[in-house]
Amino acid sequence: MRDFGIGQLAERAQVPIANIRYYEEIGILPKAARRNGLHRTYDEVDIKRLNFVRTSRELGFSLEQVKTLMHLSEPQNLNCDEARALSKTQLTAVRQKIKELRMIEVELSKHIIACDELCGCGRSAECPVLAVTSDQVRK
Amino acid sequence: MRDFGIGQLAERAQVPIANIRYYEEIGILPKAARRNGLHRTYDEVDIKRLNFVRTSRELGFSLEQVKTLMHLSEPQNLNCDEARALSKTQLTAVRQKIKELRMIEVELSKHIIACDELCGCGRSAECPVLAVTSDQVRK
DNA sequence: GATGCCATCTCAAGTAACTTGAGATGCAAG
DNA sequence: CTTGCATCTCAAGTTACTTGAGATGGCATC
Repeated sequence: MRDFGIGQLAERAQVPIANIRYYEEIGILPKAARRNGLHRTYDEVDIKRLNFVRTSRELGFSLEQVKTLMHLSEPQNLNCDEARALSKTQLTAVRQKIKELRMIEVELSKHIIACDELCGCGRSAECPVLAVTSDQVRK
Repeated sequence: MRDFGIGQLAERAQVPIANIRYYEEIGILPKAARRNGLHRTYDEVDIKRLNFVRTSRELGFSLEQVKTLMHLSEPQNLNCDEARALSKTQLTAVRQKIKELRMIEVELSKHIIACDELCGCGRSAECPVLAVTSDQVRK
């Protein structure tokens, strides 16, 4: 298990280099050790940690929430209940967002279909896409 | 049809005052006339315009897209085809986002259910919520 | 030894779309 | 005259990056 540089870590955890430095800066990741006091070095554990961050982000958690989750996953703070609660909150938020997007989807579809039927010419003053508020915006 | 202040406009179009000033600043809304060279004044047309902005934003268009849409809705530039194309692009993006969120929903649900079954104690080292990557993050 | 070149470094600024706050001012009511 | 409200401007904060400039270290090459 040799140490490696930030490029390797980025590659292996599928996270851009700039993000890694950013995560370190805001305390999501611990300060990395330096080789020659200059280049950051990492090991296998860092890959797991960073994978955890990436996966959590992909699940929609904010960086603040990720920070909390990482804290809760440390052996001395191990706490599933809180983590599960956080996940449930997140799940609720995701479902809410889906509902909103579905409504948006319906609205957009309606506008587009109406436009297809009404404005063959391409220049109808009653175009339902451009007249979202049922009234043209004119000065 | 009397003129009114920014507070009235905000109220009637359901858009925060700060946003109205921001929209003006970035050119989404025209520079408002001033009473006494100080307070912005608006009329009914401004309400329609701002409603158009708000509705477009609610449909998920970016401010840049809103700017384009407003341009396309001006009588001299009236162009449904472009507007419709923009809407279709937006619809595609919305559907994509819904797909992603549904996958996230499934993942989160799985984790939560697994956690419910596995970690009754609240402190399982194998908690599926905390071990998103199937491995704990430890140092 | 000089010269590239690559990976890395730091620091600063840019992005979207607001949001918040400080401190000043006009105007009307009491 | 003071109080309060609506408004004003300007600056900075928010989230999570992303981009860019300019410096440096180490290694291979000529």
